[in-house]
Amino acid sequence: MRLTNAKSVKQGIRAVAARAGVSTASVSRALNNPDAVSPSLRARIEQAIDALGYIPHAPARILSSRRSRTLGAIVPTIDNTMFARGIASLQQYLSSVGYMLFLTTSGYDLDVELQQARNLISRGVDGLVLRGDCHHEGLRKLLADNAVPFINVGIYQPDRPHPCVGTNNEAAAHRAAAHVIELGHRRIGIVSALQRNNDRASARVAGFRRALTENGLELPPQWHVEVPYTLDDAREAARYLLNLKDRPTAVVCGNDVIAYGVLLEAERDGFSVPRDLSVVGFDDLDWSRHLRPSLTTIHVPTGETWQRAGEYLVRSLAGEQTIMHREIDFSLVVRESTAPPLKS
Amino acid sequence: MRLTNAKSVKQGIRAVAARAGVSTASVSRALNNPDAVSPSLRARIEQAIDALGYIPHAPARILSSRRSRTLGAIVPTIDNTMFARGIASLQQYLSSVGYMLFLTTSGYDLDVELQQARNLISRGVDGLVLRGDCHHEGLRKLLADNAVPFINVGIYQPDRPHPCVGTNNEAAAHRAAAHVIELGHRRIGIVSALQRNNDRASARVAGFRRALTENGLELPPQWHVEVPYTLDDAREAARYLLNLKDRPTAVVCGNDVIAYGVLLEAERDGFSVPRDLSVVGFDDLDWSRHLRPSLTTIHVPTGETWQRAGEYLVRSLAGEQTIMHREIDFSLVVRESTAPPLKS
DNA sequence: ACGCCACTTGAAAACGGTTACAATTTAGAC
DNA sequence: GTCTAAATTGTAACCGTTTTCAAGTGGCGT
Repeated sequence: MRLTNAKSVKQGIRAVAARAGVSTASVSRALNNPDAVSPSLRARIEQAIDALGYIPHAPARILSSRRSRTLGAIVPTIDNTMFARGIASLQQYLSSVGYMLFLTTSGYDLDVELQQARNLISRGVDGLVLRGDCHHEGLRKLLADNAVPFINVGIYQPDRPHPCVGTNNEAAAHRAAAHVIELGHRRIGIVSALQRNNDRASARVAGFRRALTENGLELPPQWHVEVPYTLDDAREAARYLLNLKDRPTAVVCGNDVIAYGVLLEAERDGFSVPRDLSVVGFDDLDWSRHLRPSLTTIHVPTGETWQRAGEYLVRSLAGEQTIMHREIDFSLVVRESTAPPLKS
Repeated sequence: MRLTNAKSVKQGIRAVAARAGVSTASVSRALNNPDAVSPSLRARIEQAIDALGYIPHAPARILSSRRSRTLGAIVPTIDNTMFARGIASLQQYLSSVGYMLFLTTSGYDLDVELQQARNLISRGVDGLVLRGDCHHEGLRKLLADNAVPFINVGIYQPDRPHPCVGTNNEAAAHRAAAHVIELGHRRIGIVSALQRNNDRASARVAGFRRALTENGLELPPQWHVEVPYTLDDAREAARYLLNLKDRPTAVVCGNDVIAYGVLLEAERDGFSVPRDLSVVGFDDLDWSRHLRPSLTTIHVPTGETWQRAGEYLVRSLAGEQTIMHREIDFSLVVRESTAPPLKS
């Protein structure tokens, strides 16, 4: 003797359908497009749903609908205030429109970035947020082959065929350098981030240099130093620069963290900022206004930038027409770390 | 006249199988358990795979295998050095063992946290990393109903039935307060984070208070103030405390950001740290050793903590037996911000 | 009354993998 | 050379949704 009752479904949309006495199609519709189902049915279904504590199974939904409502982001590291802030904004925005975010890190390595992209695509992301436009050769092909939309964030390159959103780093850096030049400085040093595989860093250096050149200023090789990512690295570079026999009266920095390093090291070596040395940063992180002296820097709306990146992808996925190249305004914030040079 | 050739599969595991002249089962095996398939077959399959540029479709895999190799994490915010660092470590570890991370934020709101958990479960995560042990009533039920393993990170509560990994906040806070007491301070103020819905903050306050009580010290109500999350909030609180007619000679802080606020405000108001005021932080963020004066604080290995949380979940998911309650050691780092009180 | 249309609803075929089970081959022991 | 066990491979059901298509229902103009 065997039990012959139909296999009773424990969970899932079928269980809901059974309990509400409708078909799975109707449940699905009630969930995805409530208006397509009559109020009475909808009520029955909703009641069944929370009687059962039903939670839809996203992977199945993705498999069947071929849309994951998920974006992937690949950043060099999260452990950096700027990226953390960007990711925070992006995540928050995506969450507000019902999307999820897969977050991965590349550690500034293009091969890893490619691998992570493969990973993300495998997970079924609808789109990808990348940092900058300096990627592995295979990445573009991968994205094209799999028809995955993406956007480069943190840069503005209207001439290139890829979507991007960000500030014009070259112009912003130019503005920063122009500021100290306007103050009267003629001896200006540069401490930049590593330019290799980092188009933002290079664009900023280019902007700095253009400002110098346009004003007929020389940049002796020893006045331009590149540093890795940490505050300690920046301090070391600053120490070198400040101990030069022939040292600059102003230093423009590739980012705020570097500027903090210069500020800290200057203080430690007994230099007074801005009396003995003017310092300009780039990014305007939180600390810049709290430090003593507070830091003159380029303000970049990081949160907005990343949110716009999310908006771009979400909109294009929804089929809306959106602008491919969006420029985000920067501004020079003059604080205490810059002043005219001492008369010598 | 109609084409009668079998429907040719464009992509997916079936395409690979067809090209390699094997069954889909073999391809799946070659992918998931290479040893279960003969070397010759494996070679043919691998060749077909990269000839086709085949990328497995994770959602389908998840649907069919009921394992997502994905963890979810819910943090109050990413936009905070400590969480950013923790998430960074967790993400990196997970990546190294082939897992992915879904990152969401709750904004310190338990309802949001619950909602995000539902979200994450819907996405099919294999486990959840939560912060602290102070959650919405419904969260535990949700996790139990859906048999989702989880771990509370950042706390150490061996008595409770839930897995956790972190430092003993009460003991660490006690150590911090004991330090200034040992230096001779009798007038000690507390600036803590908001205790509501934050068991870490409350544990730290409890530790501070126990140290005071054990040494027969009073804590006048006006010497204990709670502040939200930002540096500005902390500065405001510090300003209040420092302008009291009858003010403490030492302040113990609920975290480093708060301590920074006290430090900055003290300097602004013309107090010299540590001469006029001793300050102790908690967490030992990067800035603590760079600041002038550098900050005496409790060092907490945040990265390790989060990585261990990941390890715990990955291991239990693999069926291994692991310890439920893991304590992470803290240490007091004495720097420049604390000194004996001035003789008055 | 009738035909037509718009609106609801249901049945069943995908979606792209995994895996239990069966079938086949191979190796080893006698 | 035969028999059995082990290793390899294939067949097909299933995972939990969405979605196409067809069927049913009721309202409305004539």
